[in-house]
Amino acid sequence: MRVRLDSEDRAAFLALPVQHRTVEPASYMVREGERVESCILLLTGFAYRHKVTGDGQRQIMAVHMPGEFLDLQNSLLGVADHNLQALTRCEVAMVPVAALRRLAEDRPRVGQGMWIDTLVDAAIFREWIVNVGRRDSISRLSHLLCEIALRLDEAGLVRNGCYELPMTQEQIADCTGLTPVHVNRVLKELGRLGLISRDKRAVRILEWDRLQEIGDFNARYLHMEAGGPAKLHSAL
Amino acid sequence: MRVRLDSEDRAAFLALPVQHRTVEPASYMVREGERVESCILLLTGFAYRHKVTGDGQRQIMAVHMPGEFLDLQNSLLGVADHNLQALTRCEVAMVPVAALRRLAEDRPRVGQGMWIDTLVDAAIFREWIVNVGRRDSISRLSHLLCEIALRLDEAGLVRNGCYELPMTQEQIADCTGLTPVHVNRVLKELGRLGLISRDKRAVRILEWDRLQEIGDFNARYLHMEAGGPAKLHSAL
DNA sequence: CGAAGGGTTGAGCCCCTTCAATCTTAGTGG
DNA sequence: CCACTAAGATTGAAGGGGCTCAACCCTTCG
Repeated sequence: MRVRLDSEDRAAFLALPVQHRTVEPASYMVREGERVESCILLLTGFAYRHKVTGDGQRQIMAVHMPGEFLDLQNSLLGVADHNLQALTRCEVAMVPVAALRRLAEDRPRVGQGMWIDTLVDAAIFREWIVNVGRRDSISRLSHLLCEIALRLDEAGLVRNGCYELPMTQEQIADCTGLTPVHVNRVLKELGRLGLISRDKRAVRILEWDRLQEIGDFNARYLHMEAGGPAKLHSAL
Repeated sequence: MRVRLDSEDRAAFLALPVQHRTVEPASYMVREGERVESCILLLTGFAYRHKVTGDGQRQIMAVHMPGEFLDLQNSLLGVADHNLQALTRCEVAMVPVAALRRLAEDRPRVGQGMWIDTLVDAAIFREWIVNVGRRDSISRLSHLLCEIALRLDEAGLVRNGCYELPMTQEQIADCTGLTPVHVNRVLKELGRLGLISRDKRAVRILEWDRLQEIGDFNARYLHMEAGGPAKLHSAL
């Protein structure tokens, strides 16, 4: 969570009745239209939120990584307005919404922490609107790669500017509002420009500053701790 | 607010120390990068959130109408990650963040109400990602017109399927990731198809069902009360 | 060894953009 | 009451970024 809790609050949080479960790749955790009764904490693995349009196109609205709280969104609103699907195999802890709600009432500090967590999610949604609405394909992809780099770094999953991005090019296309074919071309272009290199699903960022520049990337919207971005920056 | 409070909670909410103010059209309420110390309740008028990209393009991420709470987003996160600007002349009530935070802690029910309010905002952001990412121009505009119709209706600002949309075509373009020129053409096309008619900034929806269909619009993401959409639907 | 999923590449096309001009409307001052 | 102005709406023509369609290749896995 993106908020500091004192030990008592933390204890209350950890005392929540959780149910551990393993989720297979590509399986749905929540489907649009379902009533959601429990909330998911992602322990390991990746997941993503998406909607499908009337003519069958898919748009991914968020990618989630280990340590993140999923579905505070859907569960508090009652009926899910989008799908939540596993990208990789995931280990999750499920918490009944009622318990979470009670916790938020008994310990306002914890409630506020979760609130802020969802506000950061919202900030990321906003940036994605900008990304998809106003940037050309090379900027869009660069921006996505920058965001994922910083968030993975925060989760401790970046080594020497290199990280595992467990998405197919089709899924990357669905994040950026492009087609898989074009994602492929732009990814190659980023390689040709010497900004990144790829090996399978692994991405290495070769020129962090220029990638940020081309991606029109400013980390402010991620609302990370002060040390966050700088840390990666120095590692690159 | 989108949540029911009991009278005691409501009283506590109304007892907040507010400062009334009138804001001129086009003036900024919050600028990206600023530290935000107070939160804005929009009493009358329209406002919008937007960001400007590195090469000077603008993307609008939300439009707000009378009765909505602005800037729970920015104020709780400390530093604004986007701009908030008046679309028309606005009357607002400003509440110090500290007071709001205290209220949320003392009266968890109110805090949860505000939280849910921001979750609905987030749901709208998500839908905009889909709109801008995966729909063609005629669907995009239809979708926007549907959303605004329902939200304005909830605010009691729709009469006979007709409402005042206080945006220039350039601003509509910035909502949809299009150019003003193209917005103009598509708007005319919607008129030619007999779906809407326009007079100045006033929009009249002539064929609600078909507009929804073309816009691939499903009101679920607005998380309104059960009666909401049906009401407008029957009025059309 | 065969099948399947995903990555890569080429050719042609189209939706939307860009550029630029004209028109309309509202506001302003003489 | 009427030029004058400025902002916004409208229209046309031409161009391009990304899409579509259709191969082919590569890797993994049973």
